[in-house]
Amino acid sequence: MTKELRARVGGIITELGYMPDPSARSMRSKVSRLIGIVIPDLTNPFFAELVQSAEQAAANHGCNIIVMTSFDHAAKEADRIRQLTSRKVDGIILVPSNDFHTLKLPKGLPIVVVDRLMPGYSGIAADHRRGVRLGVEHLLKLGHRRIGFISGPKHSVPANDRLRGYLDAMEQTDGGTRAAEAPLIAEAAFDYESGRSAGNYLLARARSERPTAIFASSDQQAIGCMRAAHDLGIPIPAALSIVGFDGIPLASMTTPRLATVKQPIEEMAAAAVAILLNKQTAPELDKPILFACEFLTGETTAPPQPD
Amino acid sequence: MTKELRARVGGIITELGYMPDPSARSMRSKVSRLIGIVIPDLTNPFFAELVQSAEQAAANHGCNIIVMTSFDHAAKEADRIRQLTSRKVDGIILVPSNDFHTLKLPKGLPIVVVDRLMPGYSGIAADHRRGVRLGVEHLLKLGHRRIGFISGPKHSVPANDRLRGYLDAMEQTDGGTRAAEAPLIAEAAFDYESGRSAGNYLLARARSERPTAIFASSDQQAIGCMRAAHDLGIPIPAALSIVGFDGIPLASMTTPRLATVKQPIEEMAAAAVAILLNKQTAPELDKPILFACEFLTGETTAPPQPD
DNA sequence: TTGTAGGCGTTATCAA
DNA sequence: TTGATAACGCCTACAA
Repeated sequence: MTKELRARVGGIITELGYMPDPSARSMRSKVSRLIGIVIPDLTNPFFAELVQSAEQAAANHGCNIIVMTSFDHAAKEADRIRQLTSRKVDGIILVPSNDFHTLKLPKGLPIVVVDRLMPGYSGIAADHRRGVRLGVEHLLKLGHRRIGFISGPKHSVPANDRLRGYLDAMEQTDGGTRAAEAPLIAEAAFDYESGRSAGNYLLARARSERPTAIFASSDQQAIGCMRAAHDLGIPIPAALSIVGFDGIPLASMTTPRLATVKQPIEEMAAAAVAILLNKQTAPELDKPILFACEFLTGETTAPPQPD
Repeated sequence: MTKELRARVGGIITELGYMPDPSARSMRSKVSRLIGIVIPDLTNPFFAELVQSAEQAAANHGCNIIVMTSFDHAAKEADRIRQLTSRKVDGIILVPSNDFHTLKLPKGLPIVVVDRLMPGYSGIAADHRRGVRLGVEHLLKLGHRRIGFISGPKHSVPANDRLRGYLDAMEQTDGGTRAAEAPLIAEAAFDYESGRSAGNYLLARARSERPTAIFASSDQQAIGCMRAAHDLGIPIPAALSIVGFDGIPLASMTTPRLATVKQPIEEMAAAAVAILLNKQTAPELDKPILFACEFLTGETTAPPQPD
């Protein structure tokens, strides 16, 4: 009986188009099946992909995503988090704004901080340090020794991790000798234009002193840097190898195709959602989960030319 | 008494951090203060900006946004719309997927279709036709006569509007004479790579026959076309003027800075939200609201060189 | 003006 | 297992 009845009820439910009311449901069960995500800027392709992946992951768990943009503005961010709290979302995925300082996040509401880790909160990020190291090691293996680095903004946590990855690789001893020469670093914002001027800066020296390869901390920087090299008449990859970081779609559309280190955005988003929904145990507070990056070969790297 | 009491209660409310429960609220009032937005692809900067602007506009009305991506897949799109319906959102902003055909949208739930207009639904879009005309007229005024056009995909509604704008401008009579020569059209997808090959196609002819200017139906196409010109050794804007369409942030970051026709995304998003919340009257079903585009000068246009 | 009761649509809980 | 009932938190309407 149960079986047949069950089927008949199910049939009639769809027939009548009945759908349970989420408000009533959530009022009784204390679960909203809603997840908030607060990011600095949706027009940044990295965050856009993060949101998109989170939406997919959430949908797989029967949840929906409320997006909010903080515009990297701490006050707006605080306001949005308050809104989400009052909405009684089941959890929040937060990429903190850069001028984030002393924001007190509501206790009792699960929060996962992504990408820009913060002490005291469960965090998920790509392993920027090892990721960059992968890319720089690729250049070292090709034979490059004068490898320039375009860094991110000084106070950005991921930027510093990337810088450390570069320094790790540059300092690694190879049979007792240092693998590479002294670091050549240019600090810049993560965007295209900053990458271009950083590239100009690194390349504006005599051929025997200028880097034969440059690692950029973002794909946008790398693309800007390609532009700079091009304008200086430096052929890529013949006279200059370039590697980027992030693995945004644009990277595969440049000419030549940019070699880059890809962050596993989709996996990170899925993990964040799973943690918030208790499908996966949250990382300990100051032990973020780090996701391995992957080096993607492209057409922008080659062995160095002799001076 | 009322006044003082009111103030004191207000004070205590904030002091205790009391916030009304939206579920209970919505259960009684039948209003969820939630708006759904379904777009084909969040990594497309145009849609990302649309979502971001919608979020801002919604926040100004005390509403929040649930985002969903259809990946241009009709089935997924239908599923997402069903989800939003069962969520009892107050309205849906929809950019239909391209393989959209016979989807029946739920009656009784306010829907505004944006950008890719559909007969039978309230629509909002940029006035692509006049926008393109603006850009092409700019080229005509500079003295160009052989103006190429990179079109969008054949079955895309906005692509066809843009094409008509180009034809409008090319056919306009100027003191009795046709202002321009026969149209030179290359069909392409809206992305970078397609723009590049379309550019190659248009520019692969003798100098006296090749266009002195090209209007591209998207900024990404325009950037790809710049690339093609560059690879062919054609200097921009000296030997070739280029104008794009959309006005995405990337357009102002190219070298030289791309001239483009900007869609008023923010205004369109605000209008869509306002209509859904009944702050603005919806357009009649087959009379979409068209928003004027704006021509943004750049460094990619100049008068044509003599042959 | 102030207070109270009822109901929105679920689901948890308790009784049978 | 099944069925009945109460309670979730807010809002509105009506009574005092």
